[in-house]
Amino acid sequence: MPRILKGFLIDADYETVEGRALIRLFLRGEEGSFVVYDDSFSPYFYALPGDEPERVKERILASGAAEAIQKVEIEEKRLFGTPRVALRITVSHPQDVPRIRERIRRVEGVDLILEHDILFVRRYLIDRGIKPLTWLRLEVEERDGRALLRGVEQLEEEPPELRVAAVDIEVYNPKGAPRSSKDEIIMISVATSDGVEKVLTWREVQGLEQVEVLQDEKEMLLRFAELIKEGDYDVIVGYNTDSFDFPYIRDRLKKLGISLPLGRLDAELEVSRRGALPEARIRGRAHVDLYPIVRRHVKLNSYVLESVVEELLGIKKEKLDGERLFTYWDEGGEKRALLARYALEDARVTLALAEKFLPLYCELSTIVGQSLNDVARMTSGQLVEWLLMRYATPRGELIPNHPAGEEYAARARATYAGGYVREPKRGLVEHIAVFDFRSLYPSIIVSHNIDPSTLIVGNCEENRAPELEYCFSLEREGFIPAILKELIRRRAEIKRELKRSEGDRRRTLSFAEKALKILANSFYGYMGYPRARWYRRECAESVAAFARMYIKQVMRIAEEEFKLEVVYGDTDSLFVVIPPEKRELAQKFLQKVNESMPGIIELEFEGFYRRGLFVTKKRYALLSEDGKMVVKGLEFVRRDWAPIARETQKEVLRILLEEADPEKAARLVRDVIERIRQRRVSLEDITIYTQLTKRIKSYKSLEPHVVAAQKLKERGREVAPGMIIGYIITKGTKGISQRATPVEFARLEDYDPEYYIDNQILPAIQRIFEAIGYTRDYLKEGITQTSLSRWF
DNA sequence: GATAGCCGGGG
DNA sequence: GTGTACGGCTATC
Repeated sequence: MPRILKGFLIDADYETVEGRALIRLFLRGEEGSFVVYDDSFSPYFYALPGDEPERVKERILASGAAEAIQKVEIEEKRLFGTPRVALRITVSHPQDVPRIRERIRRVEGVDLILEHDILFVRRYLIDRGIKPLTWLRLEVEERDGRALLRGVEQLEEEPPELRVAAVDIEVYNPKGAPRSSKDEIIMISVATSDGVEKVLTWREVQGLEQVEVLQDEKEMLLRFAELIKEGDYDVIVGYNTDSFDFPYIRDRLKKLGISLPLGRLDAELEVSRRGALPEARIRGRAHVDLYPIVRRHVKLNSYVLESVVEELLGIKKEKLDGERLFTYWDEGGEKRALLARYALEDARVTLALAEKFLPLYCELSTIVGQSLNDVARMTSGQLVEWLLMRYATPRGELIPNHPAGEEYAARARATYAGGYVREPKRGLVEHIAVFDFRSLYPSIIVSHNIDPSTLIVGNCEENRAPELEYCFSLEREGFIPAILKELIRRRAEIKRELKRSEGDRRRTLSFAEKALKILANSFYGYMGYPRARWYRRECAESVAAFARMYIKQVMRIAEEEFKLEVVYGDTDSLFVVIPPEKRELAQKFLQKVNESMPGIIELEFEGFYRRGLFVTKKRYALLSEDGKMVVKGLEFVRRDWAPIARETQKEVLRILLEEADPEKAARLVRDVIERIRQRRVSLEDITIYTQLTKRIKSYKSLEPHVVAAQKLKERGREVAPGMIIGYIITKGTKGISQRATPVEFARLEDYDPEYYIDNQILPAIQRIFEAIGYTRDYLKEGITQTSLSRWF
């Protein structure tokens, strides 16, 4: 008797039953999670015959490969748009593919093997058109105690709240770095979306209600798995859990001789390799490591959890000295309680980070059509590729192979010209209007139909890339432009719907919109990405060439037709001078430009700015109408600059932009220089922080922070890789490095004023002042030069 | 300046 | 598991 179930698809995998692969769909229902099985899907790949497909088919069936082959079918497909006859070879089990593929490769008349490396479950999701993190209506039949899938339908309903658990472990580390063969896990902290907060441990901890003390490490680990099972969590998140927490847990389990049913259907924790990095898999749930995700989305100097949460969530969190964590455990009492609180705080902030990034990755998972677990580990190029693969199959397009060996090496060596950057008018500029092209690169791909299948090399005129011998046929819409057009259309539709939505719906839509934007903007990079299946250097090169043509064309219209002064422009943006009384020119200019633009390419007005300071290409600062400073390329936010240098630079920019008073800015600099000389600064103002990335001995060249670390060690301090070393440069005749002193031992009277003036303050502001015609000597000494060129 | 080699996060 | 990262920085020529 068939039954109808409704479930939200979380994860999928397969198990082998009687030699056949059985797909398992893990779903969240309205009342808890459940599993549906599908036995109707078999692995397959393609062989391309040179000609005479019938005869090649016979040879394949006569070859030694025949035993594992279920069937060979002749299909009409396309490869890069060109019709090709392909032999679809169906086998019994995914693991048959590598073996059978190698046999068939050697069969006479087989030119190429395709689609031979597409993981079974991913292939299943593509071919069945099933999208993760959507509601499915499933028709199932009970067989051997399993719900077997007989029919499936995608539903358009609002997603449920996912159940999320954030996890963090603390380990004993008497030797600094923990050794998983010896050092026990001492705490496991968990914070979940349904409000559970726990610190599991196996020694007494005072004064923290969330603590649960177990008998030993083994009992603690088992309790952890029980907690996950009880809460039936869909997503397990952590920070660097792929590389640290779960591999460590795996090692301890091996040591203790137990297994840990962390997954659904009591699946064990598995740690495998994904490229050079490990990947921890918890079947039936999504395991999302937020560390690589944060790295992908935010540019920071450091990705230690403390700086990430401070930057992204505004939460100030204390970092315990990782090297000495074991002492907190050994000492007990207040110290151990502090460690437990630290552990819980880590789980809490990890959960908060998940709330920030998971919605985006859920949308990406649905759009790309692969599981959250997989999508969380994909780069933007891989996201684009899996999206293309999902579209290719129903369109009859064969999926090209990844490049191998020399092919890849040759692609990686190839370079081509990128965007056009106009040399800025250096110095201060009043009344700036900024325009930019909306999604220029995606628009070019669509408008010029840029695709491997439409590329014509040499001897062509129509739709030719500027300065290049490449044209793109307009006869048939290319595969990539067609998909990109669809993404752009959906994004525009969502943007319209966003305007009339609110609450949860609005939140979902805004993340879907963001996901589509990320994907659309990745297509250009994808075509030039050497590992791409649909790589075509000529296409990426042409997109960049068209972009240069358009931005130059717009600059020409501004200068020649509107007599506007163009002060800067980079790739897809344009900065012109428009005084307040002539603001209506902006709209006229926009209209004129857009009349001349083909397809969906469109210039947009970005905003008016009161003033700008242009230093060099890619280095400038703007002051918006509401008084906000926008700084590009100039920020010395790096911690390896002394705070006094960063602050002086910021203040100089502020004075120049807000008051347009270079003399005042110069006075400020001379003031700071004077203060440094007279030692009217604090130690904190002049402390430079650099991370010690390896052991002192492994450094060949002695950089200042390494010398400072050496001095720390000489005076009995523990020093280990990962520490942030704070140091100041003291007076003396030796090199700078030798004069680096740990801030812990430094006194204000020791520092070298000339170092801070010449190597910190002046470099940070020199370029800015040079842009307005001030020399270094003038700033430093106040030397008046009659010939001094001024800033107008 | 080019290129090879190393490193990240975690405790 | 139908598989095997990546981009940025430093060292060194």
